[in-house]
Amino acid sequence: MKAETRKDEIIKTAAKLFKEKGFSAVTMRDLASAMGMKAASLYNHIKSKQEILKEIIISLAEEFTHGLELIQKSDISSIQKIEEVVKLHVNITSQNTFGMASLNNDWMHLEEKLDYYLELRSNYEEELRQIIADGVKKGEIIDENIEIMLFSILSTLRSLYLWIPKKDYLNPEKLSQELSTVLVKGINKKID
Amino acid sequence: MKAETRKDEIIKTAAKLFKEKGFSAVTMRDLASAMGMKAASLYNHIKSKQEILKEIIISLAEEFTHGLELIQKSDISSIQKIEEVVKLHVNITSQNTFGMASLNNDWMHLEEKLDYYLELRSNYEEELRQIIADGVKKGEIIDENIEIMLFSILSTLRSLYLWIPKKDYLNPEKLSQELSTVLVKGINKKID
DNA sequence: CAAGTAAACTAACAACTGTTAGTTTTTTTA
DNA sequence: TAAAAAAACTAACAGTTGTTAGTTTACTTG
Repeated sequence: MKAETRKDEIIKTAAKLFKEKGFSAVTMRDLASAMGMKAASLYNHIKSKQEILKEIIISLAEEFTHGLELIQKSDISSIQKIEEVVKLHVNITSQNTFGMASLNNDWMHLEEKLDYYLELRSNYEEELRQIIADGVKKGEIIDENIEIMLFSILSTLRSLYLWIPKKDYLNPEKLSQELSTVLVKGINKKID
Repeated sequence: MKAETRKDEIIKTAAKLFKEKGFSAVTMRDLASAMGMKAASLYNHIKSKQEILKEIIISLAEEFTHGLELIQKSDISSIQKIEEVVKLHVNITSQNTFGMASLNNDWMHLEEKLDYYLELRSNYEEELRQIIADGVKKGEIIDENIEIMLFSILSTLRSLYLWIPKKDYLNPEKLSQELSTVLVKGINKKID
C-alpha cells in the first residue's frame, strides 16, 4: 500500500463529480473548486482532463479482466464460476462506486485509449459467454438463449454502482451471496 | 397518429446523438449539422437544448408510469405482473432505444423538470417493489431480499436499450418471453 | 398570383471551455 | 537554515458554447 498522492486525490474527486453529472458536464474549474484550488493548479499533477478519465476507467477495466482470468482458469463448476464473477463485481464496485459510473457511462470519451477499452470489454463479454455456454453444455445451466442470460447477468452486475451506495448496510459477502441466489435460481418459488 | 413535425425530427435526431455521446457532449451545432441546417435554425422549432431533453425523457417516464398503473390494477398473479412489466420495458425500449439512453443517463440535466422526474421514478420503483412483496406474501415468489430482487430485475430492464439494437433479430414478443423465463426461473438447471 | 406562414439563413453576443506561461508560496530535505 | 522540490497562484489565450436578432428564402393557401 503506497501513500495516496495528490494526483490520486484529484482522480478520486473527479470520479465523484463524474458520477453526479457525467464527464462532459464537469469542468476543470468544478474539479478545482471541489479540491479547494484553482483550475490551473490541477495541471501540476495531471496532464489533461482526458488523462483523469483514462486513469479511472482503464485501471478498473484491467482489474475486471485480470479477475475474470483467474476465475476462468480455476477448476470449479460453471455455476461456481458465475458466483465468483458476481463476487468480483461486488468487490470492485464496493471499493469504487464513483469510478464504476465513469466506466459505464463515459467510456466513449476515452479517445486514444478507446480501442483498448473496447477490446478489454468485448473480451470480457466473450469469456463470460463462454462460461455460460460451457455450463449449458455440461447440463448445469438451462438450455435457454445464451445471449439473454449473459445480458441479464451483466446488466445487473454493471448496475451495481447505482445500488450499492443506497444499500451499504449489506456487506459485500452477504450481497454477493444473495445476488447469486437471485441470478442463479430466479425469483419464483419452486413447488417442492 | 398525427404527422411528424419538424420538431419531432429534431428530437429524434437529438436522442440519437445523445445516446452516442451524452447530452452534455452534444452541441447545438452537432445537432444542426445532423439535421442538415445551421444551429440558429433549430430555434425556429425548439425553445432550448433543455427542452429537447425534457421532451425525450418525460414522455418516456410517463409512458412507463401509465403502463405500470394498468398492470398494477389488473387481476393477475404477481409473477404474471412481473412478466407484464418485462413486456412493458421491451416494448417501449424497442420503439425508442435512443430516448431510453437519455432516460437512463441524462436525467440529472433536466433542471426544472428534475423533481417531477425523480418523483415518477421513485413511485415506479415503489410500485414494482410492492408487486414483488405481494408475491412473496402469497408464496409465489421466494422469500429472499426484496431489494435485491427489485434491483436485479430493474437493472436488466433498464439496460435493454443497450442490447436490443445488437439483437434486433429477436422480435419483442420472443425477447419478452425468454427474458421473463431467465428473470423468473433463473439460469440453473433444476434436477427434476 | 398575392399574402401569409414556415423554415432556413448570416452575424454576433457574452459566457464558458481546457490549457499554458510565468510567478509566488509552502513544504521537504540536506 | 539554505536549497530544492512541490504545489499553489494570477493572468491570459484561443476556441467553443447556447442563444438572440434580424433577414431572406421556400412553401402553402385564399
